[in-house]
Amino acid sequence: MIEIPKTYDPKQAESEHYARWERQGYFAPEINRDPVAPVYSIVIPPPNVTGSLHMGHALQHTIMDVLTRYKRMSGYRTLWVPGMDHAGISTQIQVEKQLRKEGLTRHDLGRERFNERVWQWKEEYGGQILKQMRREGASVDWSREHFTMDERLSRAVREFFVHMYEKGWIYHGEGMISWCPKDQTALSDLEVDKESQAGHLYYLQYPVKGSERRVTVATTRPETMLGDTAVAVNPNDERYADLIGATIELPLTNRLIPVIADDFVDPEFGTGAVKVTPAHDPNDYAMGQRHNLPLVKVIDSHARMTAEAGAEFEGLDRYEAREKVVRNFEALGLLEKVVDYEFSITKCGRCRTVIEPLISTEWFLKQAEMGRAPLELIREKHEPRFVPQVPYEKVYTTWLENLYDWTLSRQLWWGHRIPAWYTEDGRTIVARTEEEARERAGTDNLTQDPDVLDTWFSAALWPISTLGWPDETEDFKIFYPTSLLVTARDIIFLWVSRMMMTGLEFTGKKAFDDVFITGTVFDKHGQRMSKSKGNGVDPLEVFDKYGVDATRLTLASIGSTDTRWNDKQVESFRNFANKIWNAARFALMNSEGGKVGSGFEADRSEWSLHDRWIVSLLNKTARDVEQALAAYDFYDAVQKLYHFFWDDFCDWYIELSKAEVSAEAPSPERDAARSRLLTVLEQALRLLHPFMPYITEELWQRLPGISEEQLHPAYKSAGAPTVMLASYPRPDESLINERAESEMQSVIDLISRVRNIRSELNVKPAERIKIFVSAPEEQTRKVFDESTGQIERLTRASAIFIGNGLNVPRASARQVLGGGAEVAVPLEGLIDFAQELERLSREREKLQKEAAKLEAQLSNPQFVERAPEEKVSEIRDRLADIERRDHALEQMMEALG
RNA sequence: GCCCGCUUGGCUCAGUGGUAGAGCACUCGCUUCACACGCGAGGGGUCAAUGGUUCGAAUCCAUUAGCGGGCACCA
Repeated sequence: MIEIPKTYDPKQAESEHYARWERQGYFAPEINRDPVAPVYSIVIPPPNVTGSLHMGHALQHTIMDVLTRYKRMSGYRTLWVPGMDHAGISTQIQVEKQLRKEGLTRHDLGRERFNERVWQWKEEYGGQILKQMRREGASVDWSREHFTMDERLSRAVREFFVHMYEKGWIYHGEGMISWCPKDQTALSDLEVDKESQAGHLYYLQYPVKGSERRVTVATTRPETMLGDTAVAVNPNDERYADLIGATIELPLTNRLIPVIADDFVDPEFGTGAVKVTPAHDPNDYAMGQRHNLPLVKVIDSHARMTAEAGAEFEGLDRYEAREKVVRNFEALGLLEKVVDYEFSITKCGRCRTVIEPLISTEWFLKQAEMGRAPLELIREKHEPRFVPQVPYEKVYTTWLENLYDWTLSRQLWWGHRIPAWYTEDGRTIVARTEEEARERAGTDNLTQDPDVLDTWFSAALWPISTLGWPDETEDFKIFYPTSLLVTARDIIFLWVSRMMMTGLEFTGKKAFDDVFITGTVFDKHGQRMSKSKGNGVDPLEVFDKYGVDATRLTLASIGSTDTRWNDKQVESFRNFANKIWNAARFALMNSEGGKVGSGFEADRSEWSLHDRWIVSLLNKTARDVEQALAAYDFYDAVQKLYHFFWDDFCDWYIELSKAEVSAEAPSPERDAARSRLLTVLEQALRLLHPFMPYITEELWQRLPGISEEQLHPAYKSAGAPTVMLASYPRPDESLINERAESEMQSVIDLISRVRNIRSELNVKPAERIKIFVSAPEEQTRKVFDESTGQIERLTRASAIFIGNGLNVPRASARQVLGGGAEVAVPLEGLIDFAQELERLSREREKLQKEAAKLEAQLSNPQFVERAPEEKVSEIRDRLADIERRDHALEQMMEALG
């Protein structure tokens, strides 16, 4: 007898199997020996090298791993590519922090040594998350791990840049950018966040030259008035019509600025007159270009006032300057009023510092050009397919319809250096290598652009670069386009859309067929989990507490739904794992003489009812799971597996098979029953494996009779048998048996009704009862007859009498079954008649309520006329059945009372 | 301001035109020889509100309320 512990210990299984799978190369697509196998590939959203695992990752990884394992077991040549992102700013800041502890700054080291230091940091501390992924059970191919700063991927980045430059879609020029005064770098619009903030709106009066008149403008940033180069009004605004073309004497400066007319100005807002600061506001910049206004830069890259702001202000912080400007206006009697005002403020997505819009010379990419192909594809073919389609397809499409230039350059040291060199005579050479640049420049005297590229620039290439692009590698040919991308919704613009752009630009093919957007996991109060709030739930702690498999089931169930995290859910899946463990424990304790795979060889007609029944349900479950996974409905897949295993297999099949399986004496029948139990269990473990890799492997290995036989043909001779290479059970329609299901159901109903009587009437558990069953249909009687042993055991009955219209002792508790059958349990003075009468009358009340509903429906001529006939007759049948039951109950009450 | 989504039992969530579901929690009974992380039996919801379409609405449409998301504006 094989004995295993009573309680499943996840840690033990988790510590063993992953290392073996990895060592044996099971994660690599090469394990598949089928030359014509279909291909399934996913690239992981590369986590930051600085990152550690959070619930969002765990959710994404679970989804990807479930599908990868499912496809692998289904015989696909499966590749899941892991890797990391160099995460420019984050990483640089992390290393600078470390340097600061040594009393150093990056400038003390210089660029080259600093970068060496970052690499060193990466080797020592980076990639925490990759170790954590192993714990998750993620079946990624570690032999294909990539890092965005690797030489090969860097080459791809340069290729991308040069290609786009030559095409004219990347340019170097002056533009309005978002500048972070703390991180000292330009940012793209996607790397800044808007936050609403309570502040003030200042109404400033500007004197009009040659008149007593003043124009009042409103601003939230008074300090920028020092850089004003115009006042704008709406051309149709009658209030200001006569002022257009007039000259303003800009206070606190001795500059004269014009009043201009521009449609941008909303006459309804503020005073209808707008101060224009082209150097420090994106809208004003655009207006400045339209009207050829000069740029007066009054704020520098440290958010301090420049010399151009005037001697009085030079060197002041922007907020000090703001106060001073306001004080000065007040002193001059030009401050009209200050009102409380809530407006939004733009902050650095990383450090939360308030962004300063600045004019700067940077590298830009014309995203509108690059976005055309993906826009056409989504509009015309709805590709890639977003799941859920609503709302993401639309969000993505709208984004592509409104593209603007992407600021590529970052004033950082860690990242891909921009492949542009400048000659002394001011030429710009963009080349793949410095040698090439020298050759083209005709001189060795070149200076490379000091800036690096936005981290998302290399990320945009991830699916093609990790597979080998720009080289025509085997991997690229086989695995591109990828099958699926799984990610969170907040990087649809930042990342997803850009991978589609590069994929289509360089290969003419979309980067992935489908995009699955996961839900967001909130804390129990509905708050987003975040480091700063400290409300995050650490997946590793959950793993420790409940096991990886239970956590994975929880996460898979979450899928694309926004959900508040709930430990109880994980706990219930932990219990499920324990249930699986104990079902297997039972099978193993009773496995002598039986073995997997030999259970159902006999003629099907010899299988007992519960065998035909469970095999039918097993195949339906395989079918349902297949369909659910095809639809990315992970919740449904988990539900189907959970209820099949627990309700059908454990609660009924194991109980029903006990008589044969745990018989004392060995016999061919016992061996066969044991084999059938083992076989169903083995198939169930395979079905569960993509979701619960550890416990399934742990148990599967122990089943008697496991061999290469169970492996998918593509993995025969792959090595030691492992459930992860077994073939995923496919539904066999010929084994789906509706008749067996309905017959078994009638037995289950009978047992449940009797148990209900026992429970409701407080019949002591030890008390043996007699059961009288009356069934008008011969087939039903036959089914009950063949199951008497089961029925007796599961209802703790001493005897069962089956007939048609049996004479039942007067003092009996009775229940009505389907098909006009009845069950009666003689009470023999065991219980209180009044109690039974009450129970029956409650039962009748329920039935009558339902009957009234159905009758009303049938007495509505509209319904009878217009509803489909099958619906009407269905209602009639149901009503008839209820009436039969009600009648039977009435008789029972008469008999008692 | 524009667009989108959500609102189902105490909690977390399924269900998208024809008998309201699950897990947890709750009640009752069980040391039944796989499992108390269990077994058996139960209770509990006018599906946010209003109006409409329909023979029939949790499900479709409209309006309202509350919550959430995206985009724009924010001088």
